[in-house]
Amino acid sequence: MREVGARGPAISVDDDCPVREVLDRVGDKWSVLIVVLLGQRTHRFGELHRAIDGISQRMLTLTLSRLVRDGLVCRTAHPTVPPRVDYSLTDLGRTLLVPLRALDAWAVAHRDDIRAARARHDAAAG
Amino acid sequence: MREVGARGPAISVDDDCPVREVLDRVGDKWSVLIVVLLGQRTHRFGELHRAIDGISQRMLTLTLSRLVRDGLVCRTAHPTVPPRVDYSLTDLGRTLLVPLRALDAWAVAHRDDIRAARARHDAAAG
DNA sequence: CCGAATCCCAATGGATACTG
DNA sequence: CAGTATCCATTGGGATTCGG
Repeated sequence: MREVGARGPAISVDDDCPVREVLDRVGDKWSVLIVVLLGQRTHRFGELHRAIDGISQRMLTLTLSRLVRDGLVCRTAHPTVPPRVDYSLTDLGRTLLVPLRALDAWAVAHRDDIRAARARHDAAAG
Repeated sequence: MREVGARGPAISVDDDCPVREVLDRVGDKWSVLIVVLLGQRTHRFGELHRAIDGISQRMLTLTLSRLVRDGLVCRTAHPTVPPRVDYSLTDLGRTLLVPLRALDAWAVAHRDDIRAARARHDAAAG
């Protein structure tokens, strides 16, 4: 996060905030799932499509091309017929797995706390 | 992330995926900013409004109430006139700062890599 | 088999005006 | 000061169809 003074003159969120950039890339509906799957092994397009329940072909294509563009995922098209395209993590993509797993660990550790808080809140008010 | 077999029968993304839940809560446009600001110190509503450049009153209210509902943020209304409402992190919210900072560290460390990859990609194709 | 193109709907979020 | 309510533009993303 960009440095923010205690009574500083307002963060500019659009400007120059690294976390913002990461979340814009990885905070969407499918990117994390894909990165984690590719963290296990290389997958073909169709494998990913089958592995991720509920994703449309359009969103899989779109999300993959963004991840490739950002250098997190590597695309390898084999000039065969029928075509075969493999996706895997780049070195950069693999480094992202680390903080992603930290976030995951937090999620696993605290999901019950969140659910409890939510239940308490909803019971109190509505 | 829920366990995913190498050739397993498809992850159900909606079902029961902890990271999904976290990103659904914190992957929006403003939550992370607010959590980080409150990680520095307690803020009043208006302080947050001024501190976060570009946020609307509506989204600040909305995001705060979600964070309160999930037990990440604590709301304290003082019965004074004019009213004064303080927001701070709960213990749970403070634990979230840790993985958030890990993600931030990654973002800071690799934003140039991403930009370079993007530039390379855009130069090559369009 | 991979993926681009089009269409369409629902959700997100900004602007503004109003209330206790 | 701290919200709530209404309206509207933009975006995300699913379904489907077509192309290489």
